[in-house]
Amino acid sequence: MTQTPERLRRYLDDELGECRSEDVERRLAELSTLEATVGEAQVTAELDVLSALANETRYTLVRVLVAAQEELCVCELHAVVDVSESGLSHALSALVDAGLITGWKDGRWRKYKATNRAITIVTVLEGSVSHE
Amino acid sequence: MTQTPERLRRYLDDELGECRSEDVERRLAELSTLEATVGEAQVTAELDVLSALANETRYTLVRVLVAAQEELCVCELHAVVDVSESGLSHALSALVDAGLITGWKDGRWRKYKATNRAITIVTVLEGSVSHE
DNA sequence: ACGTTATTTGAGTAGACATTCAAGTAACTG
DNA sequence: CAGTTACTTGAATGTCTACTCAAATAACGT
Repeated sequence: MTQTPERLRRYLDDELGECRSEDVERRLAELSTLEATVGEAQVTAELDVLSALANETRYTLVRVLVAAQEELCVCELHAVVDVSESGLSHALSALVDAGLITGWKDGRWRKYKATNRAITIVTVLEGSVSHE
Repeated sequence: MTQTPERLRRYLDDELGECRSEDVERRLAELSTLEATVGEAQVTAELDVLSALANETRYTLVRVLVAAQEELCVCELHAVVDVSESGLSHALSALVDAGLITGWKDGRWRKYKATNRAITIVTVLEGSVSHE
C-alpha cells in the first residue's frame, strides 16, 4: 500500500479496455477488503503459531506429543531432540506461548501434552503436504 | 538422542516403581518409534511449508490469494504488501517453492493463484487459532 | 530494432532467532 | 535444612533470513 499504483492503472487499462482513476480506486478498495477480511490481530495470532512451528526442534516436539496421544515428561522429550536442556526448555516455552502444548508440574517432573490446536494443525499438514 | 538418559532412568523408576536397563531401552525405543512414525523427508517437507508461511509478507500474500479465490497479478499483490518489487518477487518465489501458490505469465503480466494446499492450511489455521 | 514496462535474479547487509552457558528456582530426600 | 535433582530464565553469540539495491530478462508498443 505504499507506492503510487501507476502500474495497477495500466494493468486495469489492459483488463478493462479502459481505466479511469475511479477504477483504480475501486480495485484498491477490493484488494484492501480481501486483506482485511480477517482482523489484524487474528493474522498476528496465526503468524505466532506458524513461527512457533517453523523450527525443527519445536516441530519435532509437537509431532511427538501429537503422536504420543498422551503427556510426556521433559526428560522423555529430551531423548527425542538434539538440544541442551536449556534449549529444550526454551522450545517448550515457545510452544506453550503459541497454545500448541500445555505443561504442568507433576511432583518433581514436568509434563507436557499437545493441545487440540496442535493436533488439528499437524494432522492437516500431514495430509496436505504428503507424498513427494 | 544424545546424552545418557540417566534422568529417564530415574523417571521410569518413579513411574514404574522399579526400573532396569531394559525398561529404559524399551521406553527409548517407544519414543524413537513416535518420532519415526512419519518419514524424515515428510517432516522436512512440512517444515518447508511452515517456514514459507511463517513470515508476515508471505502469509499476507497467501491469505489474500486464498480470499480472492482467483488469480491476481503481481502488480495487484504489490498493492497489498509493504515491500519492494524485488522483495515481493522473492516472497512469491518462496511460496511457489513451497507449493502454496502457482504462477504463470499472461502477456506482459504475471499472475499467481493459491493452491489447494494453501487453501486447506489457511482455512484450518483460521479456524483453529480464532477468537482471542 | 529500440525503448519502455513488468518482473526476476543475485549480492550484500541489518536484524531476528536458535542455541548454549551460567545462574536461578522449585521440589523431593535424607 | 542441606544436598541433589529437574527444569527454567537470562545473557551472549553465531547463523539464518528478509529485505533492498543493482542489474538482468522477457514481453510489448512503435
